[in-house]
Amino acid sequence: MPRPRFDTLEPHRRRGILEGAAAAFAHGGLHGASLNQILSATGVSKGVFYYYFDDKMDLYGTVVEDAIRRFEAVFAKHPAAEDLSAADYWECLEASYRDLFAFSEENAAVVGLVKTLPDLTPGEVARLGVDLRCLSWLERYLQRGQALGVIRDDLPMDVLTGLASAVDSAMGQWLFGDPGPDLDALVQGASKVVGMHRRVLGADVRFSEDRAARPVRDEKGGLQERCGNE
Amino acid sequence: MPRPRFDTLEPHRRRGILEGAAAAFAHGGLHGASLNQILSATGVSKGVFYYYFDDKMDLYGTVVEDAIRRFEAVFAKHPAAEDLSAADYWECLEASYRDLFAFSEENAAVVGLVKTLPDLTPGEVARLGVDLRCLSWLERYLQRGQALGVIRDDLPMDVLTGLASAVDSAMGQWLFGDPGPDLDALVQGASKVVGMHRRVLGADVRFSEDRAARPVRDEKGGLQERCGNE
Amino acid sequence: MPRPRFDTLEPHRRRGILEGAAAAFAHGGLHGASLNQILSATGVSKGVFYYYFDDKMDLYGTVVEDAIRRFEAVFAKHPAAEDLSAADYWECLEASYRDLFAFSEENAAVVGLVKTLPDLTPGEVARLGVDLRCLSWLERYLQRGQALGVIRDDLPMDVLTGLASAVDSAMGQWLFGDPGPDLDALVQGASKVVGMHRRVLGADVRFSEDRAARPVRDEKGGLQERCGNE
Amino acid sequence: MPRPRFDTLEPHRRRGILEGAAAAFAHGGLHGASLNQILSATGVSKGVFYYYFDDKMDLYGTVVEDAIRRFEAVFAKHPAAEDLSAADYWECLEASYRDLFAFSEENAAVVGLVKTLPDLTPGEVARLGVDLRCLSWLERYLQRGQALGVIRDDLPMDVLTGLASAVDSAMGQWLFGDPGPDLDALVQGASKVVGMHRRVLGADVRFSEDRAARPVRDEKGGLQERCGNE
DNA sequence: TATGAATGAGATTTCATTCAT
DNA sequence: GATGAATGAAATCTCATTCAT
Repeated sequence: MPRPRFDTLEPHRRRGILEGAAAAFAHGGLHGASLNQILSATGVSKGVFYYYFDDKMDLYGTVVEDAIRRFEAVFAKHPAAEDLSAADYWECLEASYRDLFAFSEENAAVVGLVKTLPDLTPGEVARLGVDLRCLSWLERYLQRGQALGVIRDDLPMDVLTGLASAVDSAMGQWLFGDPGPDLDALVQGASKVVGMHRRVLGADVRFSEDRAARPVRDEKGGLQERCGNE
Repeated sequence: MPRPRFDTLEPHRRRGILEGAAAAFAHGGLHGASLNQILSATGVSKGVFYYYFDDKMDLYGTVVEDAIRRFEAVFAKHPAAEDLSAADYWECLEASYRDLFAFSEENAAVVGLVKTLPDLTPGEVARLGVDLRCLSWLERYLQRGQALGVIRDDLPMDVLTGLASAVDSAMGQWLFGDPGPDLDALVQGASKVVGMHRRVLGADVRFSEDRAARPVRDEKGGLQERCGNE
Repeated sequence: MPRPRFDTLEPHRRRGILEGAAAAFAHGGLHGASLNQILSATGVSKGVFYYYFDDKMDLYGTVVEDAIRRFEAVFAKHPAAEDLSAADYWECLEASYRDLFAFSEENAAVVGLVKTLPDLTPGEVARLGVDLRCLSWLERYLQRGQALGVIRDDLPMDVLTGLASAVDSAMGQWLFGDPGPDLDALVQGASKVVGMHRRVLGADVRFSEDRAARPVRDEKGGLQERCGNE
Repeated sequence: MPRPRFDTLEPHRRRGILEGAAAAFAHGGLHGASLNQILSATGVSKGVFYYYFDDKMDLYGTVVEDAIRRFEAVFAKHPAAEDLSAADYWECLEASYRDLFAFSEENAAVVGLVKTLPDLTPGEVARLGVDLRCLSWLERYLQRGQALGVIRDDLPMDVLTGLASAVDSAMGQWLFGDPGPDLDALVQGASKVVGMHRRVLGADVRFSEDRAARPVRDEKGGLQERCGNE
């Protein structure tokens, strides 16, 4: 969507525009950042902006596409989904998340940007011209997991990806607090997130009956009659 | 920030304003609806609006607060958190969700409104003056669950609520498709959502070792060495 | 096209807006006058403008429609086309033109505005939402003239109206010079213009053979062979 | 205001620029085409443009002047005005128009360009620096016609040329419809246009008294009293 | 000569908010 | 209490023109 000349722009400047814009869009999404704010953040003049891009939307799409490409580059270093086995499935996923978290730490703007995607209206998505099933790697992982019998297959795939994303988001807000995690925290975070994925998406989740073993600190009988809709 | 004399308004008019505004805000959030659109939708004149509200933000906060109150009213019919026991915990939660879903079906605008809350910037949230840990009932349920040993206690409470909300949202997008669910779907939906909650939040989740029992359709050895970050 | 509230605006203000805008549009048409110029000319603030009109285009259309109505009002005082006879046809047309010229003198902006209409692109005309066969009175006169045998019928009607307008325009630029004509000039101008119309549109035009009677000051023979495309 | 070194440019390139620009200006005039559109249409870079031209206006003026020269070249093949006689005056004019129409058919852009001239504001015309009494050949013809007693001399020359142009324009819109005329149409068109010129400009126009001969379909007496301004 | 990136004033439009009545 | 006309800052986008290379 951007004018072809943007691609041939001096790489340093190109990166600067993409990152400044990503940072600007990260808070408030497409409509949250005004063009003037973006231009200030990137140090680009108005005329130059419209020399390289059709539109504010065009810039947004370009920045999103770049973010997706960078996300996917993280996973290129890991085994492809079709090379996973049941035995190492969760372990490999955890390794992927470790890298993902390391990447996210260094690219907060990119992460923030991607989180603004759901705010788009369907019409805006259509005009965006970017394949937003962006994290298709996740889908491939899940499909492979289903084939291996590791991932549940009683829910549609888009529900599975939605759940995975939701869990990532909720966990991420916890893991990536203000001070930013150190390496240890990343390692543990990946472990926790994948543990959560396994709970949500795993085919082998069971509920043990050891609840009674734990002492219940507050015990009132006669309550269960009131349950349900009276 | 709170509204001055809006509470003493004739109840019917008050409701009309709140619901019209909720519907207007439901698509696009605080910034998605212009004040003029809202006023048209509610049949309120501009002067009257500024007589009752400080601000567009003030209206939004008022509408959000009302929505939260109505959500919580659904739970008032159910056992209070402190009356739950370990035995009926999940069952009662399921009953609550059934009502919640029924309410949501009839109050799409309210649901839509609440979904726009995450779009607010931190600054806007601060100006909102509403306690957005809105679903405090959920927190009370979870605290009670921890006391009963039913809910995991290895994560901070706000992570637990964040996870619960994330799961609800992901499941909701699936369950509440275009045609809208009938009663049966509501009952099954509540069951599925609570099942998911139990997976995510339950203290008694175990991973069975029966993976090997399922035939793995694609088995390649020697892969685990490539796992991790080489 | 304009918001209904414009019609109920205080007449003096309404007129002021229409005339200021007409004056602004008179030089350069729709695109020649910037909105800021118009607002300065009318003393209207930007916000108020968009309170009364959808668009710059909307204002233009409104002004044009008003101009047309005022033009047609001039002709309302004269016999309707169907009441004309062959005997008084040209005389009545001349009377109409006298009034038209008097009106034009006092409403230069309106005349200037109407002259900008042909600059519109077809797409703009479509969006204008105004019936631009505005001077339909002219068409009615011409049709009546054909029925009476006074107006030639060997050309399509739109060619006839086009010719009439073109002649009016060319004559107008002559008659309405900078000082502005007095009453006598109006009377004579109407006579001249109608004489020109009769030449162009009349059914009874003949070329006399009295040319030879006038002394030709420069006589060279043998030229007619060179005529045509050799 | 004139162009500095454009004249010494390689002829082929020169022609390309002039024709591309003429085509671009033909729709919408000076302001209808943005400089970028013109440059795309001509394949000229921005820097080169400002090397050869002072201004957008300078380009427009250059293109207009070229168009006028090409128009006049058509008439160079015909007898000069001072070689005309009363006997062949109209015939020669008709021959000229035949060529003119043939030229116009092949050079639609030039014709379109010339038609945009009246859209210029007086200030723009002043800055244009081109003698827009462009069709001076027409003036010479008319002056010669007056000397021969063929053209009326009761109107100033600029009115005569204005009338001639207006008639040409009105007739042209009729004659040059979408499919474009074939040779026959050109011949007949020239005859019609010159006939119209003779009506408008001829010194020998008379109105015959044969109106009564044609049956008047609607005869109402007593109307002439209402004529005029009561 | 030639390029095309860069500029910034100015265009149209939106919208929260104020205020006279 | 209630109305809606009025405001103007700020948003997105256009375009003639300049200038370093």
